[in-house]
Amino acid sequence: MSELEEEYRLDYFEEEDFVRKECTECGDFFWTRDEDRRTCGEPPCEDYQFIDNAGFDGEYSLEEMREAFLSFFEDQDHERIDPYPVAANRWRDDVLLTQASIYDFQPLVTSGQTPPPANPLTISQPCIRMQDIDNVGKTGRHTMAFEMMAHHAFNAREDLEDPDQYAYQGEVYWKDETVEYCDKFFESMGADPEEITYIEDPWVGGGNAGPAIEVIYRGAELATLVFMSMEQDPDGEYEMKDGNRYSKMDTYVVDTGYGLERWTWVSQGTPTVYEAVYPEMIAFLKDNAGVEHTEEEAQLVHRSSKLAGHMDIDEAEDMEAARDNIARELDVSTADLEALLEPLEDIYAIADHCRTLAYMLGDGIVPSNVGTGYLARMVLRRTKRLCDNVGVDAPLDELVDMQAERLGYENRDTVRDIVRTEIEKYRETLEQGGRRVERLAKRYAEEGEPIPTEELVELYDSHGIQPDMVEEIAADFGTGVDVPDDFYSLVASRHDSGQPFEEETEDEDRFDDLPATDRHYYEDQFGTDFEAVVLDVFEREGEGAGDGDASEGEPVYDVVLDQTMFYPEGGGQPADRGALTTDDTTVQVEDVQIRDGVILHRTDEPVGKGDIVRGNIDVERRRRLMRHHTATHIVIHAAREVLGEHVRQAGAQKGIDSSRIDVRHYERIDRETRDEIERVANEIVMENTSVQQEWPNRHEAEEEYGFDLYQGGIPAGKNIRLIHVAEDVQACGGTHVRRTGDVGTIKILNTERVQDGVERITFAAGEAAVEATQRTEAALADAAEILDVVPAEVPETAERFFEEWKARGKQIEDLKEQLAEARASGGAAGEEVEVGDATAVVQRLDADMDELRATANALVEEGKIAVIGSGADGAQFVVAVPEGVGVNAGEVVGELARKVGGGGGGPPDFAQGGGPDGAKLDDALEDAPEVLRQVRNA
RNA sequence: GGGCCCAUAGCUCAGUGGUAGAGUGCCUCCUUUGCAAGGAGGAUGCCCUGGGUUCAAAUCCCAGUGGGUCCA
Repeated sequence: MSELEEEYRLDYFEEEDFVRKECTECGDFFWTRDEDRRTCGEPPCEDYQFIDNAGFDGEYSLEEMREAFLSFFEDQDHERIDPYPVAANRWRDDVLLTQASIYDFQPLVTSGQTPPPANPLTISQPCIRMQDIDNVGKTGRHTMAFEMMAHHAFNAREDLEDPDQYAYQGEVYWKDETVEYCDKFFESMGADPEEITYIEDPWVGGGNAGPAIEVIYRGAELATLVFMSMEQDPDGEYEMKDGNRYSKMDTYVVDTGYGLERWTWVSQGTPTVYEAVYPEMIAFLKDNAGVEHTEEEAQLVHRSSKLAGHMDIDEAEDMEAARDNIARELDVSTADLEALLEPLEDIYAIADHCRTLAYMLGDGIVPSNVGTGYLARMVLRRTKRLCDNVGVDAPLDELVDMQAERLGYENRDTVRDIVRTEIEKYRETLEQGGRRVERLAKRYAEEGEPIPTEELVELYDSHGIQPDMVEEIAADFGTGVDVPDDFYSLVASRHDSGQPFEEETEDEDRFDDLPATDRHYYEDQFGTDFEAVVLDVFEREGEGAGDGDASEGEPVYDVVLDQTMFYPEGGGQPADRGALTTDDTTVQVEDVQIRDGVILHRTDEPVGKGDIVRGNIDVERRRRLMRHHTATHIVIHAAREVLGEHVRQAGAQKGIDSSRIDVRHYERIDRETRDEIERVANEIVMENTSVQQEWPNRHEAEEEYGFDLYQGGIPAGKNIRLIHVAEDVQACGGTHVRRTGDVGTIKILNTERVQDGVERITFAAGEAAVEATQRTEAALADAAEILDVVPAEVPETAERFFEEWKARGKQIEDLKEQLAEARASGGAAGEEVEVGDATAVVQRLDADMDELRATANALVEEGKIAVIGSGADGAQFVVAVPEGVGVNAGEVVGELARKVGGGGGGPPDFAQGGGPDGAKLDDALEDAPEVLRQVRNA
């Protein structure tokens, strides 16, 4: 079946007397030293062999196993690399979490654009796989958090014409050595070589593919050896199992994965992986939740775990069937077994989830409604529910801290703080949601109906309330709910709006022949004038940027020079403006962009190809941008100092008058905190330390400063540009002032929450800060002048005025009522008419609605029908009728309002209406008695 | 990044274009030895902000602000 069969005929297998066999169960091909072996050894073809029968020469803890692996490969000339964060989006933008060690080196290293930090290397990389979340705790082997131990080698073909096009050259090692290393490592652990099988299992993923080998020992898949060597290619010579065609690449990469938890588990032979990996935490949780077992029960649990381990229950739906089978085999009822196992499953899951949270929060993920923050929130809430469910009453921040401590994080106080804040938020959500459900349940219970599915979806989608919680509360109120099986797909269907399509701006290859422009804005960040040769000019139709001199529709020109000082838009810094001058003409530069190293100066008029031009940059604009750019570094540094180390940039935009940065933080920034950030920022300005740039090797830079360098994105290349501002170091391509003092001053203008967990800080630097302060002061001064007080007294005065204004409103209301009563009892102005047995008062009163209503009410109190008209704003009527009089006020108003070109209505005893035609008001009132009589007779 | 939901008395919330409500808390009085409680009366409000539609907007529409939630 394998088209890649040849790929697996390794010299190493030959030398070591391996034989290739076909599994009698699944038909896969595998390699073994055991002539008599029939199956590939992987469940379900075979059961776990290692439970109660540990596989190595000793028991290893997680830490011991990790060390054993890394030092083994160090002895084999691999360099040990520190693990990367679990938040993979800190160095790549296509994934959220690190799910394998190779993620650390995608896409720049695997494609050969940048060199690996070492070659070959070994690493134990923490990973998180959310897709396993439902299985955690239940199957005995799934964990959401795990470490993937690995050895990697990055190779490039040796027969290339231009080997230097890749960041690494030649072959380090390939398949034979990889299998040999794996074999040797097993040997070093005291495994029996006869029992190891190597299954042929081609690998496909993410546009790449290659032969791969699964390594099975005692029924457990302990390693996967992937030989990434092909890329998707419609004309490729290999067809892989995904149905696509692939061809060989110039680079080929050894990608291995050894599950640390699995190895630890096999070394101990415990029934579940959890007991091998977190024994202390599980003991603590059991004790805390009061889970105790008799000798007999403990035996049952043990045997059940063993059986569960054997079963192929990767899918949650299989769980119930598996549970039934296990119960039958143990000769107990499924219900009894579940009652015994469920608390344990919860405890296992809690331990795993806490480790997941420790990784996520320890690596600086802030809970939020977006991205990795959302995933962290989901895990946290799930963990909290599990704790409540099983009766663990230890605070969650303590549990997470237990794992964080073990994992060696130094920001544990912040992690605990985040957990506490999140738990508090969740508590509020639940409380609010609970009340909402109670109201609903009460309403539906009264109607004797169950809560409909639609409400259930709404509760979950808009309010985060799980259906089981609704079920519980509904039961308390004596009604039910209908939870459909496809509940979550119903929720999903509310979201299936059309995917926003990516706009592919296919850039013509017209720049391909042009050399990369010489950039002089780094070597002299203050240079503003230069000479250059025009290499080419491209005309673009009708793309005049509305903000420049060229109006829309006019043609614009992209001028390419051999060298420039113009800064192209990038890293949140807008492009420079300025002019290009030849002997004949001066053209305005309205925008500057960079494409594959070629800098385009967009101008309103053309210059001649081959001309020599003088360029000069709009100095004022550039200086303001530089101040703001340096200030941005200062502000984020100050924010980290004040808010904590977890603070990270989530976006930034520099400007002329103000700039903004978005930072990840788990709380709102209040005014006091904001003032503190501003104070620290200005302290850095006043220290007036120098601002330095350097171009170190990227891996050395990462080594020294960590991934916090990449606040504003990940640059490509062997060397990266670093900017040092006081103690802050960032990879940055922008232009900066020489010393922090050159920023002048920093004024924070505003903080707002752009998303949950993301705060936007808007600030101004230098002259822009002074201007902003002056604007604020002007507004205050104007307000003070209006109130006729000094500025300091504005708040107090404003409050007093506001209070007085409210009091007067109330007083006016009172007076209107009194006035209305007086009018009604005085019987003065109105014309009284008889309508059947009742008396009606028809009156014109040019006042507002409130007064009309009050007057009408007062007349009704006297037992009279009130018809009041006002010409204060168009024509308005109020008609009120005492109880027991057969006149419908709504109809009367409708009739009257029609006469003034409008409409009206209301209940039969009190109606309002009106129309725009005020001139006809008196006519309408004159007709009122007639209208009253008609309506009465109707 | 996208979708959805919410904003009304100190608090929790009703309110279907037509006179802003309930429960609780608050104030006063009464009953009671005290506590708990009960009875009677009273005050609660820029109905988040700004536009628009309408004779009329707490209510409908748009934008903003603040909060919540689901998904990728």
